[in-house]
Amino acid sequence: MRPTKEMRATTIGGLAKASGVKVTTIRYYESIGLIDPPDRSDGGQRLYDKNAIERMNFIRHARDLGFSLDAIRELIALSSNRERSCAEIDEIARRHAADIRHRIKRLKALEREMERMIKSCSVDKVADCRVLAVLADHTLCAAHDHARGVEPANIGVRSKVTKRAHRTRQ
Amino acid sequence: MRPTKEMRATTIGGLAKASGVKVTTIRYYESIGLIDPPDRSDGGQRLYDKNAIERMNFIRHARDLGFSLDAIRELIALSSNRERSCAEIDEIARRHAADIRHRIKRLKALEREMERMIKSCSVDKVADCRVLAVLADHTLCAAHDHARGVEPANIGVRSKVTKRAHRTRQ
DNA sequence: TCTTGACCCTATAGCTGCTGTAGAGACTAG
DNA sequence: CTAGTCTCTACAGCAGCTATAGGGTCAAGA
Repeated sequence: MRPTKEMRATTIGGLAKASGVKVTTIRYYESIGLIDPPDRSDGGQRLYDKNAIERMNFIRHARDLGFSLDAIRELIALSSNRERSCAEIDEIARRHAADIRHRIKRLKALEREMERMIKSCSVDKVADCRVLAVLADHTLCAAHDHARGVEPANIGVRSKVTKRAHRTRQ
Repeated sequence: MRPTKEMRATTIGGLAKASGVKVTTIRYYESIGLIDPPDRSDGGQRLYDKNAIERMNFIRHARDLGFSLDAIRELIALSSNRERSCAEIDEIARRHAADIRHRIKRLKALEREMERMIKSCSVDKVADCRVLAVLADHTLCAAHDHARGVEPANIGVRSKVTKRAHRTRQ
């Protein structure tokens, strides 16, 4: 009889299937310290228990909702202290929601501008192309406030804490 | 008397001010072949003319509107043939607009989900935090279709052409 | 003429969040 | 025993820049 721990353990492929996170991504998460290194089999393969699957589902879902890895790191750290107020967790979620709203606003401004640009184009010769004209001359824009348009997906929820020194693990 | 070319030339810093694109970014654009290498001064400093400033403004504006560098590369290539139909340019713009609309839809779904999650949180102890509960359990979501949430900013308008082999120049 | 200070140069490494590859070893069903 | 599937590590690459180190250039003022 083997110990219970190993009896209900799964390999990295099983965890990948159970969570919908790819094998390589799981290894990546371990390499940056987002998840703890699991036990290994005699042959050196990673073995995950039920807890690990739950945590990976948590991570997957948070990623689906657009949280950055740093934000998720914070959420995990905060969640480990179950007696603490959840105000901080709430705050992270609120910041993220605000960030999403902000990005929607920006994208809507872009959408209007693009529509305007495309409508005015009469599919003529390049020399008269309105699209190029608008791109070349910012003052032809209706709204002048779309500067620094689309932010990368990771702006907003940023941890000042852990950062990443994990990459070179001994 | 120096030739006209040099008389109206500006350094990279001047171009940066005139276009709103950072000095380092301009050098980066050159390194990937997005702009041509300019003439140099005797001391080896880059000297840009009026054309370069116009082109940089075009690039800046297209970036502000969320076009990828590859899309911009295409636009520049297409625009150089002034007698050609501008249908292809139009097509790039349309694809980009569609991409923007798609991203807005996705972000709105996220926004709804985040709002729901935040509203249900009563700022209690972490142990009872609804935010964590929702993150941990996907089935608590109202809409189950927000999977693979926020795409990176560069999906959609993609060039099959030039790609980048420019990085190792000469 | 010399000096100061603002600008400019190259080269390289880093950022996020992964993905892809190579070359090897582990495990399992027949 | 073998074939096939999985897993291992290590590293390079993707977009679109930014930051840093360690130097050189240039124009104005003393």
